[in-house]
Amino acid sequence: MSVVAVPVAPDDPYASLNREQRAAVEHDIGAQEGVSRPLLVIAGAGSGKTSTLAHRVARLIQSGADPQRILLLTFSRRAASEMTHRAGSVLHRVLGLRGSQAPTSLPWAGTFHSIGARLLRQYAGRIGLEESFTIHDRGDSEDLMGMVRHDIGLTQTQKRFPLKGTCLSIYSRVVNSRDPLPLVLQSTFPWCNEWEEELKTLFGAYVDAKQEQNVLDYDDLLLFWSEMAADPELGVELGELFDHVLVDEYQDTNRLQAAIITGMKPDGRGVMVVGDDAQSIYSFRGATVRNILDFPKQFSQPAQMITLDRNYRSTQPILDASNAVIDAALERHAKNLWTDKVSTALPQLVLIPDEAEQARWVCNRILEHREAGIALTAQAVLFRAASHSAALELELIRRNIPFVKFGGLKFLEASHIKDVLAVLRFAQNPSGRLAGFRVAQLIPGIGPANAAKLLDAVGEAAEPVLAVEQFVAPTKSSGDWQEFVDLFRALRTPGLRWPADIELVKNWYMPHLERMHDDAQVRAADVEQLAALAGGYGTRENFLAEITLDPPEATSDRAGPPLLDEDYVILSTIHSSKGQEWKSVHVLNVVDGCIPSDMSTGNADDIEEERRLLYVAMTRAKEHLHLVVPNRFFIKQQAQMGDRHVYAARSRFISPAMLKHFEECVWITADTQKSRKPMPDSVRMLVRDRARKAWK
DNA sequence: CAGGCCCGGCTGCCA
DNA sequence: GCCGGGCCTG
Repeated sequence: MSVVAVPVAPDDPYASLNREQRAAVEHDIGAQEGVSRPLLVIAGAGSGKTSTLAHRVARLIQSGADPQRILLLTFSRRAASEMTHRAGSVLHRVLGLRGSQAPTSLPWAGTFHSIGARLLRQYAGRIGLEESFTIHDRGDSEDLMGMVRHDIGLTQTQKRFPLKGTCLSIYSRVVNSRDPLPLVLQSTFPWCNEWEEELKTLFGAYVDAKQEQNVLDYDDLLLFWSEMAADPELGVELGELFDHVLVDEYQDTNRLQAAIITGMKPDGRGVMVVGDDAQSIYSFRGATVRNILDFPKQFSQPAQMITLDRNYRSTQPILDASNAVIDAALERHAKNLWTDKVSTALPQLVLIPDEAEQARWVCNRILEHREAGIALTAQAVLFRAASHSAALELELIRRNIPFVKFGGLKFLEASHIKDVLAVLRFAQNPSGRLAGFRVAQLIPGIGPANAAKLLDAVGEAAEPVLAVEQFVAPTKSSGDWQEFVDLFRALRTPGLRWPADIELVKNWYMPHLERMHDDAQVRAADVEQLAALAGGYGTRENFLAEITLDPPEATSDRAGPPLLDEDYVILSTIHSSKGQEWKSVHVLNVVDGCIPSDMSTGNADDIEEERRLLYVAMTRAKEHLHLVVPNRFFIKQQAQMGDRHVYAARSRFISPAMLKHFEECVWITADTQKSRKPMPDSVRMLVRDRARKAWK
């Protein structure tokens, strides 16, 4: 391996790095045989983590590493592409390339799941998988679990058996944590303890069903990969594909993911992981901070450790408040963020009567910031659960303020999207019963019984098209059936060029859509959008995998995606805000019951995670941070009691001792429910009289 | 056997 | 508010 000697350019792209960042970037560069020791980088919020990783990648390539042999595992595809882009621009500067030259591509940058899917496809033949396997999303997996649960008679039990969603959560937890079922039940699902035997049977049958049907669920992508990595022969082979393995957001990986890394690189050579234990917010998915804590002694040689604690994002008052919140955590790496960005403005803690007022207050504030020169895209509103923004969305629409919402999106859950994807999946993999079952029942006159017959016939046949053609459908569905047969034959014809498939499916599906739904027009627009998206993928197989692993993540208000040059506010769940930053950040519903969520107050670990969630939300802010505390908080659709509201208290994570870090604001209004006129512009501190005047 | 209707239970974050 | 199961009709 040759080391390219590069003269330091006048605009040294590494000059902007601080000492610690530089140490991480230069770690074991030029080491013997070009292999470096394992490295753990603890990177606090806003400490330039992405930049450091990108510079590291660039530095590796600059010193001779082959970009094809760098594995870069990120949390989202968005993060992967940003990293690729930034590494590319550093390289351009280092190597003095022209802007017109092709950017460096990192073919192995992506999420664990998408890289897993690619590797499994590549190795399918060697591990007993059919290469045409399709991937089940969460909803599909639940449905299959439900079918299996029904088939083995667990719906007929005397006492209520856990729902399909709960069953899948338990199964997923067992797989991802690598803990035995009894332990998972005891620690996380104690109310299901009595069903241990039945669950074991169910999970066995579920795994059988997946294998028979040639489908994988999300967990399988990691599970099969880790099994490959654990195999003495395959593991070595996999490990030798890559000289460098870099993992971002390591605090949010689970045991299975850690096993993949150690399986591929048992001696830790070339492995670098980056994370922050204070930002671990995915334990509900089996992520464990232990991965970070145990990393240093995971390999045959001890890992180096570097801490980045200089914050480049936020002002000191915002950091002070954030540090105070996380300081109260029970257990964490001692690390206090610091910055030289001074400011006298304290973060605001805003007391508000109710959620409707909260929505108006936030809108006022957003417009004020915009007047002060902060673009809407530099402002975000964050919340614990996707539904918490409902009132705000209405208010934004009422005032013509464009927005884009991240997180909580149910694109893949809309029945018409599921229908279209099911047709494509069934064509891709006719053994997948779930897709076939759904598709068959779209045809009028075909219900569960006939659909099952069809699938049995397809399953036994050597040639699926033949089986479909020979199937005798009920007389009343003959016309519709024939149309489907033609479609299926066309979709299975080898010469078909993607995305021609989706056009065929669309034309076939539209009449059915109109027959089934009153709001067919709205749904048709979604189908059109899906079809438009399809062109961006090379093959049907690729499209199906990618759309399942990385569905469109943002929605705007009905009208479709906003134009690129348009200004819009960001609405996001706190989870989806990870890694992002904005000049101004509003956090909604900073009340007990929301943060922490009243579903998470069961045990101490859950509450600690909620605390980190608030910390993550607060550290997204660069200049302005507003925590909004509505006094009355609606809880909708409560069982038994119907809608009701509770008088909520300020989140327990903002203790009285921390109040000194905030500017407390009180927003009092009278008769707010009766008036719908616009709010006054300045809302810093209003008394009753002034508020009343504003309505007239 | 298909499909419409009613009732009852549940209801977060996500690849 | 949505899904699933049970019941009824064509």
